[in-house]
Amino acid sequence: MADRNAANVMGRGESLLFLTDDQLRRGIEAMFFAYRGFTADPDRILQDYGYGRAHHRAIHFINRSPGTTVNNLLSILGVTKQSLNRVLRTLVEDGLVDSRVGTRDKRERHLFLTPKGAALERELSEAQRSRMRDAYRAAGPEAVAGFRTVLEQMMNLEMRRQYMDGGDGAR
Amino acid sequence: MADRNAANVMGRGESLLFLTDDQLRRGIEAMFFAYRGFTADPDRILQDYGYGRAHHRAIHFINRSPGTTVNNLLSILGVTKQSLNRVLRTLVEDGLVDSRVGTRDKRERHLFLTPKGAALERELSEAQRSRMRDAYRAAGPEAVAGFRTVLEQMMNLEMRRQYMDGGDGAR
DNA sequence: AGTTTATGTCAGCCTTGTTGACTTTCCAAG
DNA sequence: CTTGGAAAGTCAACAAGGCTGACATAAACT
Repeated sequence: MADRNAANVMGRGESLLFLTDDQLRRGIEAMFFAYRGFTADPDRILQDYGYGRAHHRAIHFINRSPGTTVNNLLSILGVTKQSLNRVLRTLVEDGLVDSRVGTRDKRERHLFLTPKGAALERELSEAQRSRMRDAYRAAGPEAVAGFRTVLEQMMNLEMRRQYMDGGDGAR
Repeated sequence: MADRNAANVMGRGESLLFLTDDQLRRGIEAMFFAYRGFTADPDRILQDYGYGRAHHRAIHFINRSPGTTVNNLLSILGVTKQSLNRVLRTLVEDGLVDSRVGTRDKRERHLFLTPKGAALERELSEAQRSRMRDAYRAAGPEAVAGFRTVLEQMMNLEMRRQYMDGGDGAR
């Protein structure tokens, strides 16, 4: 019974794919190393500026959604406002992020990257894109399509979880 | 020129795949959320034991390579011996890890999981496998094959980097 | 005998997460 | 117009888990 520990993963009835626990274990390990590699370049760049990953995350999501509020960011990142505030404060002080009082609701702060902030964002994301392109190139286009599909699924599972049991955003 | 920012990823001449910077950005984001989801279940479990991710990593790699030495673990994990030692000490004290003096080289300590440690390892990895199976099931077998290919590539790129510029393992 | 290696340990620092308590601002319902 | 509560910010204190530097010990190597 070599299939004692097999995970039966099947598509829409078309075909079958058996993955043993050991194959899954290698996938788990690959995730660990891949993610580490994935953050390595930005980490090095950030060090020159005296920033950490927390700053990177804030910069990334402000770039993605310019004008987002602090509360928005809070629920996306899943950290406490105290943690985020510490990071945001330094970014504003250093002139990378612009925090504008809301016009409709003046309690809210809308966050934007300054040109300086946008420049750092480009530097960081270009490093990650470059690494991702390298992996994509080596794997080939079909593998890339599958990779993106699975990753989207993993992301969706996570977003659902976040929404279900902790979207309070104001701990 | 919609392709101004396109990354041309091509296979072995078979087909072409253009990925814009925006598509790559979504991939980057998916990595972030996927990894977070990926560590969420273990993190919850570990909390009950008073452990963190560092303990999980040690347990994982000791399980993968029973009898591995401290130095081995150090170079795999890429942390300082002080950091690893703190974690290892508690695991040994709590009876999850067995540290045996080497027979050939008595300076070395060979690390093994005790039954108790192996039990926790199973609990942790089962949570991760389960989540991975969910994503695989939702994505379908063809996507899974591609996913594994790309992830292996990303891992390989990382292992190569680690070997090149910092495999000193004794900071 | 002297050096290098493997490991462990002490002390102290940094980042980034946490909780709890408190204030200020200000929208909106009563 | 007052007041409740949401949004934002601040202070203090703490923990995990990274880091550096210094030092100790035993074993192995030369």
